[in-house]
Amino acid sequence: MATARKPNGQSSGQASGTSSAGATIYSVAERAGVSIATVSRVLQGAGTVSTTTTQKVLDAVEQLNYVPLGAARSLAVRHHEAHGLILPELSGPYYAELLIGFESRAAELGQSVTLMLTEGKADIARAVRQLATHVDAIAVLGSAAMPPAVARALHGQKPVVIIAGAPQEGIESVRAENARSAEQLTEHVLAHGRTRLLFVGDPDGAPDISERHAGFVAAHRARDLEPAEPLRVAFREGTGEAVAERILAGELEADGLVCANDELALAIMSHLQDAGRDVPGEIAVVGWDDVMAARYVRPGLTTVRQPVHDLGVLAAERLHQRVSGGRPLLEPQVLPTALVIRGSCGCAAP
Amino acid sequence: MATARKPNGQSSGQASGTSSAGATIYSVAERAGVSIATVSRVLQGAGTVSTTTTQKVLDAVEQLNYVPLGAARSLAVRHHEAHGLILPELSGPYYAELLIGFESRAAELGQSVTLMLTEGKADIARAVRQLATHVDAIAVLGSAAMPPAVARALHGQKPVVIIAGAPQEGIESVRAENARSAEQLTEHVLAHGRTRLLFVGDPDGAPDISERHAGFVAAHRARDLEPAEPLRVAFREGTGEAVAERILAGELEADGLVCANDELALAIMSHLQDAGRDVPGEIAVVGWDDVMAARYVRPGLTTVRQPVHDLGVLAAERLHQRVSGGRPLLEPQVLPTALVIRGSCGCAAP
DNA sequence: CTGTTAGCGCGTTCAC
DNA sequence: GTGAACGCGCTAACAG
Repeated sequence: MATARKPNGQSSGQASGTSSAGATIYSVAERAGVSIATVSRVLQGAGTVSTTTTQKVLDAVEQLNYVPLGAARSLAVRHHEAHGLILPELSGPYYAELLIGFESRAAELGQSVTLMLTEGKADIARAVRQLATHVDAIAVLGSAAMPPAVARALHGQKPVVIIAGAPQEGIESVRAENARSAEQLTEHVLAHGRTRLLFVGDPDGAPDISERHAGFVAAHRARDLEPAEPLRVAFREGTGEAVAERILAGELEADGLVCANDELALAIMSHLQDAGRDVPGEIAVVGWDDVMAARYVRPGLTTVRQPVHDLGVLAAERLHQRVSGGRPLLEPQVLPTALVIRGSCGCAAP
Repeated sequence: MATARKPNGQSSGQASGTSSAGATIYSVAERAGVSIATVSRVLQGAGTVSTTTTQKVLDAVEQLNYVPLGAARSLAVRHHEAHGLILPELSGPYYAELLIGFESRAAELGQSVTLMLTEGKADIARAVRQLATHVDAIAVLGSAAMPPAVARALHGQKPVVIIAGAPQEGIESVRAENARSAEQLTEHVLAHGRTRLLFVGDPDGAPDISERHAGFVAAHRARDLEPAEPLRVAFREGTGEAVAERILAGELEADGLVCANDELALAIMSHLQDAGRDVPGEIAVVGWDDVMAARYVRPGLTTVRQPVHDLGVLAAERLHQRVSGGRPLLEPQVLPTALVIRGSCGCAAP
């Protein structure tokens, strides 16, 4: 009855009963007195195995503390059961929330997620190729994270979905609505009687920002107002302070600031307040993202909440669909956003 | 000269020159007119291959857009070149920062990272086993994330390191210093003349909190003061409000709050302020973690900054050491923390 | 219900 | 400098 084994090594003579560093399906089979096929069956839940045999196998697994080798399984089934997620960085709640959504949905679908952060990587293209090696499909946040060349290379090899990035060729993309919300937000500030609004953020920096700026412009046009040129600044904390300084110095004139994100808005607002300026009295400030701090500062920051979590969920879902043979969606998937009115725009709210 | 091939399928007749969905090392070899051994050599940079041959291979790789199958390589080399990271959740900057440190160091070491979030998972043990299948080693944040039973099972199979969690048996652990910093922080508030301090957080909730509470107690003892019983609350936003309400109602009496983390401190502080209380005039509030909001609120939140990023780096490093055959460290690795004094403790700072 | 056997794609000795 | 052949551990037909 002893089952024959092909592979090498640790046959019977392996020390005591419990624990063996590299237990394989062969050792388990031997221990249980069955064939590897049977072991595989009970572990995969496929086929039918008698209760007694099942128990014997389970016991052997337990005793040997058997951990299947994922690589071997992946090779046999011909897919990794893993999704790759490429994020530019991980600061602030935006990326984290997206990651949470992505991971949770992926897990539900039985896929593990391999994360890669591009920030700080010397050779991103190399890292992406390395990632592609271990996963079935890849989601990238913001096109900037993945050089178009790499994207093109991957595309066709593995399913790719771009999250909140510039659409490329026939690559799928999912994103949040920006233009219309930005228009509403701007109109809201305008409706408070403000007339000299400034858009703080670089429209050329990311498609998201570009759309928000477009909304900013549209709101002005609707009132026959001429929008000022955007204040093209990057997203670092220091820049917020710098903008505030320029306003305090009278270099910049405005009675309302529409910032491309909350970090920027928060930094500017607190700096202005420290200098004795009244927000929103003298100048209204609104942001984008609804980060935690937005509801703790006073006045509360009026902003726009994005369905970031759902964006992650959607990305994971699309990837899984594609891996399962689904066709790529031609149209970008767009999720709705929501205005969050607090006090910094001039409303009575705290 | 045509090389023979073992595996199936797509031999010569495969459509046009470029792109083939599932290029393998065989197709590349065939295309380059060499053996798979040679292809492997140039791709791994091992052995010596003539310049011309190397170029032929590289060209073939390029044309076929060849992406090696990680699973096959892993199976052959017998390791995944991936580290697992288990986090309870991903809210706030703490986990994100840790993840960044872990990922960046892992990447430097040529390891990809597979992330798993326990929150929301029905069967954590199952998820952990699944993860173990695809990685060489695992880091867990907080023992709560991984049932001791699972930890024990994994331990011995794969290297495991616990981050900021209760040490277990012979499992390695890395963490930040807590007790002494908490004592200093508490003493600082005490030095402001406060005498009725309250520790907000559940010492039994996590070893980190337990140590901070120990420091809180130690600071009192050093002044021959009797510390009040800790206010055992969980870490949700709602609880902060609840605590504030109890203080406002006079149910709780205190002139200083030492909170187990910033989220809690922030929520309490803003709620108190909204109700007209003077912070720190009537009551001082300090936190732990130094989240972004801590420097934007007024008064700025006095707190303790942890070397979270470095904790992640260290964990990744230890894992790699272990995978490379290094011995486990017996002593827990402890990284230093730093007090961040702002205004909420009673200091003049903004 | 269970065992045999043939790959999955790649790294890696050995010969040449 | 290069190729042939074997094995990594597991799944999936195919027999019985």
